[in-house]
Amino acid sequence: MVESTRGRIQAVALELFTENGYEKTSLREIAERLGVTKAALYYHFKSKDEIVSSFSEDRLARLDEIIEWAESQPPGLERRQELLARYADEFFASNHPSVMRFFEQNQTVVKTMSAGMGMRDRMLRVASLMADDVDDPTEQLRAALALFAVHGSWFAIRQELPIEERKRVALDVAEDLWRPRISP
Amino acid sequence: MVESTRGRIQAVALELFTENGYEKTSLREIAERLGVTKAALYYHFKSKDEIVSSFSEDRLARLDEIIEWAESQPPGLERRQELLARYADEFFASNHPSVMRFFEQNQTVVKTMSAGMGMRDRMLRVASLMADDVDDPTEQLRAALALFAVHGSWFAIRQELPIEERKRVALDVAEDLWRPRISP
DNA sequence: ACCTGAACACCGTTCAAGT
DNA sequence: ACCTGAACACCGTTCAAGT
Repeated sequence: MVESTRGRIQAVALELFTENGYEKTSLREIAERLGVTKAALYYHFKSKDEIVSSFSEDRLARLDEIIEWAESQPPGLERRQELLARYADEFFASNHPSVMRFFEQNQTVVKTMSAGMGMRDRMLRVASLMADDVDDPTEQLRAALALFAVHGSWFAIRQELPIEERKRVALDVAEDLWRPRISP
Repeated sequence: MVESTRGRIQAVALELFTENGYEKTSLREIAERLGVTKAALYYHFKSKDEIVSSFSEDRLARLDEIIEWAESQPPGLERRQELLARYADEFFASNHPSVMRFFEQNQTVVKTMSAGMGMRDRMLRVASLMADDVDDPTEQLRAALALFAVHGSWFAIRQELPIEERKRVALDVAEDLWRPRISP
């Protein structure tokens, strides 16, 4: 099975960027791992940024699909649940939350890079949909927490746990955020 | 009121590091803002890292105080509430969540820098105390979410809101995480 | 089409030297 | 004690040149 140089660059870059950080990873490092020169990378990509954009594209597209679907549904508990479930599926897709974890790790980059801003826009849109587009501060924060439950289930649980279980825990905790409480 | 060069370096660095990212901010930039040369910074600090350590120290010390206090208390709802309240006070201290926001923004740096690892350790300890040192995955995630409610109240609420109100919303939402629910 | 070698301006860091 | 100027190796990026 032969993989294109372009594909191999993307894979190695994603791994190193996520593990050691975007800025701390040099193109020399990536090139060396692939047995080519730094300059070779510039044949396949216009810039270091563009490597990130390239492996972010399909994830962004998938998020767009999820958002479009949610917008076509009537607001309410059911939409919130299904939206979060789809988001979690996407987050844990391909057995490792690779691209999503890259953005989580490289918050700084999100601010300046175009792909980062694209991801940020989507996250805010999902959060807003989770809050049923309501402006109440409490509901906005609750929506953000529900989203964060998915991300947090990846690193906030200390013991080894299969992905399916992590997803289950995340969705359970998130669902609780909207369940009515016994008044004090 | 004359401020020491050392202090001015710290202030400018904190601002730029938080706003534009640690890696994207060059020492030349900092030096220029202060009207000195790059090399002058090395008279006051051993390295770029050390600037971060220097302005992190008192925050870390304050977190240690909070952690020590919590460890002296019996576990339970009351401890969790008071612990989070103190954490929120610390987070919003000095009118701008400056140092805490730096660490939030520079996740990548947290992994490699010593000050970052110090902050990470404290956060995990607080999260663990919030979960009453219980190992149940659901409780661990809930504890992380409660902590995140404080951080999230800073950026997840779209409208302008005074700090006191943000804190209130954060603590309310966090408290809800442990309130018993009406069974389905 | 795919890649190299050499050059560019810029980065963090060091150090001898100045006051 | 406090700071400068010049140098170091390394970075992302460009480009003419090779196959």
